[in-house]
Amino acid sequence: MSRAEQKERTRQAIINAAFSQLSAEKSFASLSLREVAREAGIAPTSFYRHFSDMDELGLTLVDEAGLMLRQLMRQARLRIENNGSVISTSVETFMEFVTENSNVFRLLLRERSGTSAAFRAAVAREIQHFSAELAHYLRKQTECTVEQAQLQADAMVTLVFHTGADALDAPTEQCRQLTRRTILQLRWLAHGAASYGRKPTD
Amino acid sequence: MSRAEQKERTRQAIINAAFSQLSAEKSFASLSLREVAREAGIAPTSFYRHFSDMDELGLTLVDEAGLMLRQLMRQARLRIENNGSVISTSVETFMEFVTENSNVFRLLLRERSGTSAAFRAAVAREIQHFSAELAHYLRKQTECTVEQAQLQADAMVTLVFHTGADALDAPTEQCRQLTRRTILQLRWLAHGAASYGRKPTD
DNA sequence: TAAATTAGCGAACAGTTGTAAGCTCAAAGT
DNA sequence: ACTTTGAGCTTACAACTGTTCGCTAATTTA
Repeated sequence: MSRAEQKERTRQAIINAAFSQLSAEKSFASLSLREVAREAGIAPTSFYRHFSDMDELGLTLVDEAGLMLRQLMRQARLRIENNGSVISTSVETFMEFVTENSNVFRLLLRERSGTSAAFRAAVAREIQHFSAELAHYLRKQTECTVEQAQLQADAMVTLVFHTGADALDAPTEQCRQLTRRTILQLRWLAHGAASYGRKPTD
Repeated sequence: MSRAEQKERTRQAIINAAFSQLSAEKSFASLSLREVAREAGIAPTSFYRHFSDMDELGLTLVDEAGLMLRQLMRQARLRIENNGSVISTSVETFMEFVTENSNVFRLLLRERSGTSAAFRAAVAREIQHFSAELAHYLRKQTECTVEQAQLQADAMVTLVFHTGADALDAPTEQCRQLTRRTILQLRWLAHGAASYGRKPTD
């Protein structure tokens, strides 16, 4: 096994160790370099051969999480083309992601409002990708300005994202209810956005 | 000065010390008992005369934050009665709260998805109060079922709450833009919720 | 083949943490 | 007036943290 290959291998071991230690009770901020190194099977000092900081590791984790989020979008797009309803498939796909990769989602959720400005910015970027793509989709389906589409998409993403947060603590049955409720909320939003401009009743 | 009076005084000193140490860079989880005690002007061990745990202190902080939130609601209600527009006054009042008591808001925001189930539950309760009250208000203005009003209120609170999170990192000008955008989002939501049932176009 | 590079290790250090034990001394209770 | 209570203190300890230094041993390069 080549040297670079081996290095990459333990690098991944560190990343995996960090991800596996994240949980409902343990945030990234509460991970210690030594604990991570222990689980990765290396000496504490060897950590520095791969990351200069825990922060650098953290940003790497956020990047990986963002990658998963983008894969999720691709999956959702496929489902939409085979199924039809944009809103319900999007929400359902997202909720599946949350329950299946809860620790990854927790990372994004927490660092979104965490103590590191760099982390917050990194997560915000990932979410904006998500939102921009949804806005593009909305634009094709509805006739509206770019700003309107983006604004609507932002609201939808916010709603879905933070309902996902509630789903983390909820049992599966309540989780399904959350999904149904969110779908209805998004439908209201879409309906309102479409008709609010056209007929200024208010 | 009576003894009980003095005790209450240092208890408040502890609480104030904790609040004052919270910031964009420091979450409650990263506070240490010793640091808090130092700022409160007492020995580390004296802390235990008032709280058995840092957790107990934390729950107290969340309660106080919830109190402020309720005062906020009362203030918003007054403004609405003198002004009229429920949505814009609510959003504006909330955004003022966020910028003026940013550390209090940050506490709620972070512990909402923090590592302690008790904290999460406590914050969720406070937010539910908020949402229930708004639902009551909506019910009086619009004719709709209790469930619909609650669902709409939940969506609104989620949107406002997490736009407040964005406002924390935004300069004042961008903050005003966020406010305008949120108001529009809520109007769409209200409009959609009102008309979605009545005319099943979708 | 000889030299250079480097992932990983062990030992050690200075700093911080939460918390236990026991003391003082002023207020409250009798 | 005497006793009890309890807030606050000092001292102490064991556990952990991040990080520096110098070494080994294996791979890569020349």
